[in-house]
Amino acid sequence: MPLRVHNTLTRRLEPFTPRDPGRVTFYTCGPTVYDDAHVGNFRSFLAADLLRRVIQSPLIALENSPAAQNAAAGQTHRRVIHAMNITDVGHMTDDAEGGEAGEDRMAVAGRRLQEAKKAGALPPGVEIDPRDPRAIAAYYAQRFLADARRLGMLVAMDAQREPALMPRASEAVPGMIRVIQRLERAGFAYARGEPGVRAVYFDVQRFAPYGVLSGNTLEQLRAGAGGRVSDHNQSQKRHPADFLLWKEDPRHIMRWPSPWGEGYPGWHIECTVMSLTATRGRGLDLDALTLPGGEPLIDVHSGGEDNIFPHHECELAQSCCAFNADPARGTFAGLWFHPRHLFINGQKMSKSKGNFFTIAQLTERGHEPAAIRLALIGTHYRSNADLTEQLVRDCHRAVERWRRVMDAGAPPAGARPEPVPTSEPVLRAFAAALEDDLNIAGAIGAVNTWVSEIGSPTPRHAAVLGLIDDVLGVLSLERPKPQDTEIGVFLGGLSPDQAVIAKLIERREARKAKDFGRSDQIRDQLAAMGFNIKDAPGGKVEVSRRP
RNA sequence: GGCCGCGUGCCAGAGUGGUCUAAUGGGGCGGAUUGCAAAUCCGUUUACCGUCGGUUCGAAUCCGACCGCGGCCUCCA
Repeated sequence: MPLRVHNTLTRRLEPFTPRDPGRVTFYTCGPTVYDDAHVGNFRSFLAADLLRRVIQSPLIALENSPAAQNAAAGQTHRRVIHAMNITDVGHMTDDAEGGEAGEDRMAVAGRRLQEAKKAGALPPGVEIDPRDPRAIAAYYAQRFLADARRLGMLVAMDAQREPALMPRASEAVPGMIRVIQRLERAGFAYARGEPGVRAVYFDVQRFAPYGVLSGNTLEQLRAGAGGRVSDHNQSQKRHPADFLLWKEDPRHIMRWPSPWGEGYPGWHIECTVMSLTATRGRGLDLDALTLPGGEPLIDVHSGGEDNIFPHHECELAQSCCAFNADPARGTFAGLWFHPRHLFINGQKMSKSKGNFFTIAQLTERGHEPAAIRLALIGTHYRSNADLTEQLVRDCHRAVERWRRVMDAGAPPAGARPEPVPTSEPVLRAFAAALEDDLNIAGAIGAVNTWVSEIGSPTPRHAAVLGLIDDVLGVLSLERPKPQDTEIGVFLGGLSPDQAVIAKLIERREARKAKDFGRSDQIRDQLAAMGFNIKDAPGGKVEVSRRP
């Protein structure tokens, strides 16, 4: 059965049919970089990464592109042009209708960094001018990319070769201005206000399907709009749901010249521009691009569920109006893909609760990237996954179990990966589950059943698992290197600790003397210090962090 | 109020008309191994699938009602 995925736009499971299966275009709404990303951000980015890996896997059939007959690990069956933006401009602290009020988040971030700097809380070696918004953005972007690569997000790896795949909003402003002008010329946008405080709005009433994506109607939005937007701004709009495309503000922390004065772009226009420039290549002319038949401009558009409204609704509206000969026939993206939010220990994550983790925090607690990735992709993307440390630990054990197959069956170094028929039963079961709206639990279940039936792993087993892991993306991640000392092997990124080593030596002496009471006492002491130990063959002791 | 979804064993979570006397992982229990642990391996335990009714030869799976729970619509992926 070819790949079917739930489309937010139609609220149905649909066969995924890219316009050109040899060149699938995929755009993910990426992070804002005025703070560190948290595990919830990564859950939704990793769901997109999983979909991308599924689409390009030789195991997977599409409606208009069959699976491969034979495949080897590391081979890509379809080319996916996956782009993800980095938003470094345009988000305000309040006002739902497009950044007309409130403080710029980058300014808030600057203040926070300033305080951290004063308190000496910045990581060592970090030199950053908290008054420079671009420096702040660059700082957090680089931290985001490091985590993204650690977790095997292919888009972040691609971007190392091809930076255009992860464009910065601040660098796309000229393109945004051109699209706004185009919308204005065609009568979909209008300017209001005196010079100095001008604003350009999108006219939602000119786009009849406005609301298709989120299920809203203009009537409902009119009812709900009260109280969120300043009366002054609201009164100058033609409709309360009209959203901002450009805001003139000569005093703003980040501003660009424009036909409507110096200012900054609205929230939604950046993705209209970057999704096209990043996936369509250099030859794209934003002034000339016109689609006669309403065909999608990109094959997949993803983002967290909170993006559905207003962000993607507005993006769809302005994109269709800008580029489609008949806007009402357009959908902008063929597949709108929205993973649900992540919970932490059964609780909704939110800034106000302050209950979010960063990847670094999980790593410090002794969890390795492979386990974190598996935990984050392991729940169906349209369920509210719940992240617990127990889950990450379970995932770690699964990863270790799979590694034994991979390691024991690894072909000699330098050997080419062995191609295997994709009709292999476990591969068929694995692919069939994923083809059914990314049924990851079913897919992992199939892998586990197969793994538990393997007696002694062979290179062929490893080759099969390699194909599976091209999709899951956990075994290829870097593992923390064990640090070896004469007595202890420090696992999970731990550095040898003198106090621990002293305890281990003492314990070895006690065991030599058959003083097992003392030996167990020392183990308890180490546990109290936060370390688990395990006796390994050869007299060494493996030391890991107690999670 | 609008849109969407869920209710399966101790827990998480697959299964969407017959092979379900219901995957998989965790937990529990028993055993092997270990000085003891941990890890690993072997075995084993637990579900009439929210309630009621309907369709059907046949339903966890389709339909209806009811009860319960949740998500998004607001900063936030």
